[in-house]
Amino acid sequence: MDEQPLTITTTDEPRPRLRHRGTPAPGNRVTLQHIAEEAGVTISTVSRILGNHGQYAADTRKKIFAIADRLKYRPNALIRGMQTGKTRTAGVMLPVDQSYYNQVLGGIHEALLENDTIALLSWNPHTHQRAGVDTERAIIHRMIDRCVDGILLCPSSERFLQSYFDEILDRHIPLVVIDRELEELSSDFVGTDDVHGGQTAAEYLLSLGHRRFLFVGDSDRLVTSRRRESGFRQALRETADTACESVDVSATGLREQLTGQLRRAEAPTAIFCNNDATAAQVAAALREDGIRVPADVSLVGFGNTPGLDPVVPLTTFHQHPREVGATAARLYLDRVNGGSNGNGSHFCRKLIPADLVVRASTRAIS
Amino acid sequence: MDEQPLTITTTDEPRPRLRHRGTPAPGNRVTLQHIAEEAGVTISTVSRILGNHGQYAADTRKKIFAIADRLKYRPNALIRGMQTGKTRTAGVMLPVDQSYYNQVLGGIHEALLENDTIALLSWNPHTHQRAGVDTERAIIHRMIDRCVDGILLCPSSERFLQSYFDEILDRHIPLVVIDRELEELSSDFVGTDDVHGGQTAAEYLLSLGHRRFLFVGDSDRLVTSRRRESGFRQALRETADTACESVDVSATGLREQLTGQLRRAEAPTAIFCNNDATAAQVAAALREDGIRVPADVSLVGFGNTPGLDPVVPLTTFHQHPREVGATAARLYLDRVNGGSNGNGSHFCRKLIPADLVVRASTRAIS
DNA sequence: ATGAAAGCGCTAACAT
DNA sequence: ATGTTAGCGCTTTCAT
Repeated sequence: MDEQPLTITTTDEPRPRLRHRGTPAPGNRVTLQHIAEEAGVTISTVSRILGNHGQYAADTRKKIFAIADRLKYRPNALIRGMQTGKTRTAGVMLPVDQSYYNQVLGGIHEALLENDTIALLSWNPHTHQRAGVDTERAIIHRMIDRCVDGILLCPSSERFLQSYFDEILDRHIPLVVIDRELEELSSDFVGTDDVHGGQTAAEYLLSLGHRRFLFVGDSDRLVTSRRRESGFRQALRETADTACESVDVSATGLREQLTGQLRRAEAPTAIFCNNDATAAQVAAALREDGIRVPADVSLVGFGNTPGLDPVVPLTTFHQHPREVGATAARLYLDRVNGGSNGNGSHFCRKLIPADLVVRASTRAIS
Repeated sequence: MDEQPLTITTTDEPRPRLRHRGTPAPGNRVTLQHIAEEAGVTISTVSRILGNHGQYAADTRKKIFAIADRLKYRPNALIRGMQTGKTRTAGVMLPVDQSYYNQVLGGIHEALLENDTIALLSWNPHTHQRAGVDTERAIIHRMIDRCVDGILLCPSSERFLQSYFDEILDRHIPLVVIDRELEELSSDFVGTDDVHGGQTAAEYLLSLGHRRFLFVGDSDRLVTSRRRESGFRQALRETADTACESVDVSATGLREQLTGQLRRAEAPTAIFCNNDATAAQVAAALREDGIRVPADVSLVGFGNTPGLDPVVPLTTFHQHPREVGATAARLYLDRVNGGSNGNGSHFCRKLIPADLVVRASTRAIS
């Protein structure tokens, strides 16, 4: 033992509170430490070999891999995420329980999987009510807390998005918005080409000889409705002698309004709805009042939504949710992996066209 | 200052490589450190106050909360997870793209949300092919890496589950299996009460006067088919003079086999299928051979699967996927939060009954 | 009621 | 080609 006559060093080291770091207790996580000890090297060596950094002796490599394999080592993604700033986890929030969004999710999932990324998923309540916005914000917080690399979401309404939009942007978290776009665009966006859909609807109905129209939708609250209506009206403007009235689905007395419109002189001969659900409502209301589709009036929906019963097979637009999802995921991956669209560049806006599906609810003016 | 004449302490401290830890750079994550500095206290204080541990002066608390709020502090769940061993994240793997599993997911999601837990979701390929098992294992690894508190899953097939089952169990990760049960039960399980469903099918058909039956399914590969068949046969055994043959859907020459069975003397008068998809196949095959349902033979399916076209409205069993999901999630939460079902206790097995839905594909023996 | 410090498992910068 | 060390942000003893 060394004498230390002059410097009074009390050698009662505080007994280390380190837990024993040898072979892992069965059921406890195997760490780089365990592998390193078994191999007689340091953790850095193990870390680098398993992570494929730097040059290493072939036999060292082999040894390390063998041990890792035998011990069934799995890297701790929490720590790694901390360390590297990348968790390879994407926050995904979509409206609940709709076939459409399940398909969007399918598209997202597939694209993410190929890039070794996994989704932290939450449905949002898909309600316009007050409580909804808090729920959505809470979901976003959960994702932020978990350090997702980025977020893909379709908000219940654009207003909701506005309320937590900044929380995402301020943290520089890449965001891809799906379907419901904020008017002042400051994020990537993927959705259906609603304007074009509206135009196509108009062109199709014009080609059947219709000239007087009615749009039924929810343009006050939904951008999609707004866009479909605007495309529709745009196309009408290019033909002379056309007219188009509007009715709000969510208005009270929808049925009376419809009947009022359709019973008057110079009544509309075709109705374009913001979506199939609206079309189904309209169809039901019309039937109650003895107005026949398509004999008395043609009806066009949007979405090709299954399971709705619109009285008569509905002419509508088929959307491509899988492609919407896949496109969104690709945009996401570009951002997150700082590829061509990486950080600095401008926001992307991708519109997937919808296809007109002609069924029995429309017919030519006689 | 103390003099230290005898001990030569070289004071050229290696310049600290610490990055500056003051106010966070805009867009960088706010940490406890930032709050602590602003408040003039230590991180421990902040940590304890925000975490609601220990007693603190009211004004200290108020100050800390105010700063956290203003800075929009969000805890880093990665670190917290590391530290506490709980991530409040559940791994969920379900078969892709089916309305049934979307509803299961809905049930799971809702129950988890109430417990402030979020799902790391992956669909599995839902194929019986070789590649499938590797994909599934990879998905499970991703979840393990991310330190999920537990896993809820429905494997593509029981065999797949076997191949990675131990990886989960050895790590003591709570596991709830959905729908496809391993024969030697060593995890929690939630599914439909298939045996009981089979019994009910038999009882119903017996009550219609049928005595000779055919079961069409995939009992070699699916437990659910096995169980439904076994319940069916069990119930038959309790009535005299009953007989039941079996045919494998996945066999080649299904149509020939069916026709063979149904054209012979003492032919079956009713067919019970392992699920609606099978029933649809059977119905199609029968029609090709001019055998009418239900005039010549009654047909019962399982699942009440929408979108299938079984020629004639199918008598089947309605399952309750949302409840399956919700039950699974509750089991999961019990395990993970070490409640009444916590660690030590035995595995749970919950069966949700399916309801017979009588439609036009069955009728009484004349 | 508050502070100091250890330690979680890993990566990356800096030696050698 | 490999070792040493700092540091990620947080929780949790242990001290005061």
